[in-house]
Amino acid sequence: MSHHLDKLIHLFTSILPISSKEVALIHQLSQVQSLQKRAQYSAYGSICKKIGFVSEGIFKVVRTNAQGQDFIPYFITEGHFAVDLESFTQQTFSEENIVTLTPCTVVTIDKKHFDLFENEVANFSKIISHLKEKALLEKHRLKSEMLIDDAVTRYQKLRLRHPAIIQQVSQNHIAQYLGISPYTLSRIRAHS
Amino acid sequence: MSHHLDKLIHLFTSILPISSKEVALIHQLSQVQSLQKRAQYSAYGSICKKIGFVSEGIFKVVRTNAQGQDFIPYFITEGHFAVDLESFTQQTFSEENIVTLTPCTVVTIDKKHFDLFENEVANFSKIISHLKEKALLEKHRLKSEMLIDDAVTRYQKLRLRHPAIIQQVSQNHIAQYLGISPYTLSRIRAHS
DNA sequence: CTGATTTTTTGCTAAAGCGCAAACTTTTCC
DNA sequence: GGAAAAGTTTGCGCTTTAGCAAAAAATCAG
Repeated sequence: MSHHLDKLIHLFTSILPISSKEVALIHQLSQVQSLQKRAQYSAYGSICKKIGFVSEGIFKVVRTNAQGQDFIPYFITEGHFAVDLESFTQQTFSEENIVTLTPCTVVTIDKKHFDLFENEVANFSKIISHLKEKALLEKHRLKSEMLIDDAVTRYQKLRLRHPAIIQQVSQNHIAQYLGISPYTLSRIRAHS
Repeated sequence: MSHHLDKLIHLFTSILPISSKEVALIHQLSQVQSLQKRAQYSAYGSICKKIGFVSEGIFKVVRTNAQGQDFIPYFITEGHFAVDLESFTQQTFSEENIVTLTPCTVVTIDKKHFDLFENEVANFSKIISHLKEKALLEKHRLKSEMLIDDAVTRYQKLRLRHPAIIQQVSQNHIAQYLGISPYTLSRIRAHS
């Protein structure tokens, strides 16, 4: 059993227990993947048919506005899931690209297996529901902060909460996350 | 049985069925309230102990940033819930005010009764989980739009999706929602 | 109905940040 | 190790929008 799958199982069992039989099933129906830098994991325009638990590395999610400018609504770091949740759950066309920013290791589960787990793994639905609630609260907070905080404040909060992103991700990408030009971000960093 | 409670039950049963006995329990342990304009429903600094299904009217959620400026992360309209979800689920201090913008009718359920429903109403947890997932997807979309769309685009989307808000809410409030000054919003409206 | 209050509009000035260009630094890769 | 590519910094002019003030319009309340 891989160290990467262990991390995923640990995340699940930190919420509710899973039997060893169920763990074996999850192991059997998931695959550990290594991805190099700049690899596309999920594509704009496609229907998302897999979910990836990030064991190592950092991904970016990229969306393009009507004027053709790229933005990064969020980064996906270790211990989180690389997936377009809307496309995955509703099987609609994805409106975002998911791309690695560093070499990454992910535990990938196909949607058909994921759906199977909902039936075969006793606590799976509750675990997923718990994770979704956590995601909802975080998304809620980040949306509010997007409105009430200026770019400097949001940069400082990002630095406090996710130093790994500041260290490993280029300024260009962080600017795309903050919604400012890389020039402005360079000046913000110079004056703090 | 009030017409307002009917709306709430209808929302629930559109997701999964509820027995008439369970409906009676919900009826017994909830209260219909009328609120006049500018009434505070949930307060900054308190612990949220109730959730309100909005049957009529519009609420604003208000957050204040470090510089003391007020913003409106979202409006709550008919068919949605007036609640600080983070404070309600985690019983932490609320960081937002929830205030009526019009006369409102809400079906209020105390947290202790809400928690009781999770045990006593067979499908309640699944229904709430379904609603939270919907909320997550919407929050996700709105957060992305906050980043990728400029104020003009976000105003146009708000007008398309929620004409009732445009009609009934003052421009000042809409400006606080968009994150721009009321002067700029006035000029945006003039040129479209 | 009418005066008072609130909301919206508009002109003006100042500040913030964008976008371009060019220099400089760091990283990548053969 | 060194050339090429990628990323970062900085100056400068320009656009956008905030913020103030005051007028105009709409709404509210007795």
